[in-house]
Amino acid sequence: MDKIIPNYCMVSEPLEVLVGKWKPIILLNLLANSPMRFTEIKQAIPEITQKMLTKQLRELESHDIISRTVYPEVPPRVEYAITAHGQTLQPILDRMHQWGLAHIAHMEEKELKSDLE
Amino acid sequence: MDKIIPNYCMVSEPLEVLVGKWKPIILLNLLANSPMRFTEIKQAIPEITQKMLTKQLRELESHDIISRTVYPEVPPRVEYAITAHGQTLQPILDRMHQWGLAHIAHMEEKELKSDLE
DNA sequence: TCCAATAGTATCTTTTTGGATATTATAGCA
DNA sequence: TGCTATAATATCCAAAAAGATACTATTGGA
Repeated sequence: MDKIIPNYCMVSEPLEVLVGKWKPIILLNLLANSPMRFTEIKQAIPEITQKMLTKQLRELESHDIISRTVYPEVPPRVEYAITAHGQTLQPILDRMHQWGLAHIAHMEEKELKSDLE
Repeated sequence: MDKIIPNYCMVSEPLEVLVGKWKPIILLNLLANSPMRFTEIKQAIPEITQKMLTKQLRELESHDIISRTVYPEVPPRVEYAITAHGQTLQPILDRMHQWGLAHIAHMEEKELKSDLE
């Protein structure tokens, strides 16, 4: 593949979509299990506050990564699901996960070596 | 590939390495052209402040993505280069760039469609 | 003696993120 | 009447990231 020219680089786009303390974990939940209700996601990620969850969901929605469906019932039901466009993130997330594992191993090995000196 | 289990997910690792307003652009410069002196990088990214550049470089260095070599001269000369480990980020960055392009196209198309309604 | 060049620090302020807590609308039900 | 459940908002506050600006050490040369 051609080298990415620094001045015409779209790497920042996926970063914008993925950055936020909770977005990757929300996404991975929805990729593994769509649709999910608000409360289900909240239960899957107990440490997140309601405000943060709402905010992150709205941001993901604005990038067309997830969809939001409101059922006009009482009490309200709202379901979130990964969109077709959101699914295209899967290979990137997989690669990132792989690299993450390799990175951890690399840093541990380095640590070990520097301890021996 | 197996699905990433949300609770054992290393996606946050590359994000930690890449996040920072200037890191991707610094990295892409060094991937395209290593080594570079501090001032060269500064010139390639004129909007960055000296403080920010130093900080981001130190962070990348701490993850063993780039190396820093000081030449004991006056005036000082410091060269930054991508490491072998840093090179392993290239395929991820390429994919992210590709996805970024597709994402922009997707959002534009969506915009267009919603304008017609 | 004083200046230029390089790669930084130090300090302070602003902006962006994240978080804690309280409040809301609604219909059915005891 | 007052309570429950759901998916939110509204306020206020704290912490982290980013940015502006000024300062520093060094030494060869004018």
